[in-house]
Amino acid sequence: MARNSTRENIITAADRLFYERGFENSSFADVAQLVGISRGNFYYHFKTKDEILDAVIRRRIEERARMLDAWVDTSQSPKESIAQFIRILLMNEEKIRRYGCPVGSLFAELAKLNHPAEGGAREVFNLFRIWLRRRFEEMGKGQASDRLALHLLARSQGVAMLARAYPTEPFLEREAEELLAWLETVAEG
Amino acid sequence: MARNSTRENIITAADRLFYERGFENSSFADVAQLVGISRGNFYYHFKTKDEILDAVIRRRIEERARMLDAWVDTSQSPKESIAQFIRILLMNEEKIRRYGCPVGSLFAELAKLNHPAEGGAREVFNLFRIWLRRRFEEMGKGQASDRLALHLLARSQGVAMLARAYPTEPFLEREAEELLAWLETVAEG
DNA sequence: GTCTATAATATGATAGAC
DNA sequence: GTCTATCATATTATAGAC
Repeated sequence: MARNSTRENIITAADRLFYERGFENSSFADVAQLVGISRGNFYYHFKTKDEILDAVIRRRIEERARMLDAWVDTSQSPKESIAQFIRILLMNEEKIRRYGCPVGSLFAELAKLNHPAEGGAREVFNLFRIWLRRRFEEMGKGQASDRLALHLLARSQGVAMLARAYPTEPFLEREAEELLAWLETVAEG
Repeated sequence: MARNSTRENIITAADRLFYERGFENSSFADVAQLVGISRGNFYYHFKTKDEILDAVIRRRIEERARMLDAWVDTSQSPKESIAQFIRILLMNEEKIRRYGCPVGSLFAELAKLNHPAEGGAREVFNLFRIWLRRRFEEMGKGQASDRLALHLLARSQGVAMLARAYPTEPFLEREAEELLAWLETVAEG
């Protein structure tokens, strides 16, 4: 992976632009310019714009799956793994303030466009949902695990949205702390 | 207001389409067709597409300001007013599941487009923020009022996002109940 | 594999008749 | 106030040379 082939470079550039400017608002010309190739060369690697979108979504899923695996490997407990999830809000703070959550913003855009790839974007949510559910199950939360997973996902999405609306205020850090405190009460209860 | 003039009809149609399909994805042709006028007639009422967007945002702010005033008038307590705010998730459940929150989705789109009207879209958030802050102040929450207002706004946004991602699941009702329970604990604490 | 045209279409916007 | 052209531009996509 991360081969320096033109195809991989296209996916990397598209991934970035789709996040920073949105999918519809990113043209082939924009991506081609960022990669440093001509628009025509584009179509040798991808027949349609939707194919690039699919490739971007697949890569995002793969990257996040690896990240989630690593969190499980490096954490001492499921609670610590979930805390890692909450802390990505802080790790990506600057980007979230500027562009929101990449998962939520792409899904929201594709859903509004009624785009065929909406399902693929939802899969990224699913990845986190299922991973979080497993961690809560390991914490002994049983039937409540899925509810807790969705709750935490929703809280994170809301924090990202408001952090973008009020990027200069210390809102994101405060809410991340509240989420970590919430995690403690869940662990105790 | 709600005059049946062509101008008002255009704003109404644009408001709906911007919500259901997004701003960029709604063309003049789409709006004109919904209103039942020609594309050319359009430019007699609005010189640019951005002017329509501004008019839509202004109307949304006015409508919501009236709604918030009405909630204060019909509620017995500030807590009851805030509960009304939470219940709009349930009142608009079907639309939220299909199109998300109109406030959040328009703001997110304009922010990603780096559109000049992003500030106007943020004003809708501000309207709710300030209103909620006042209610919490009336509940005696003092300096914590703004933090509580932003927290509730973020929670609502997150619920709307996940409700759109999982529209067939009973997620929204459950989270609305949790928010009402949260409001009780805030009132007691 | 990469390039330079070029086609085909959609869209925001304008001009002018009625 | 509303209409029918029409323009100008951007964008996805294709054809074919190198």
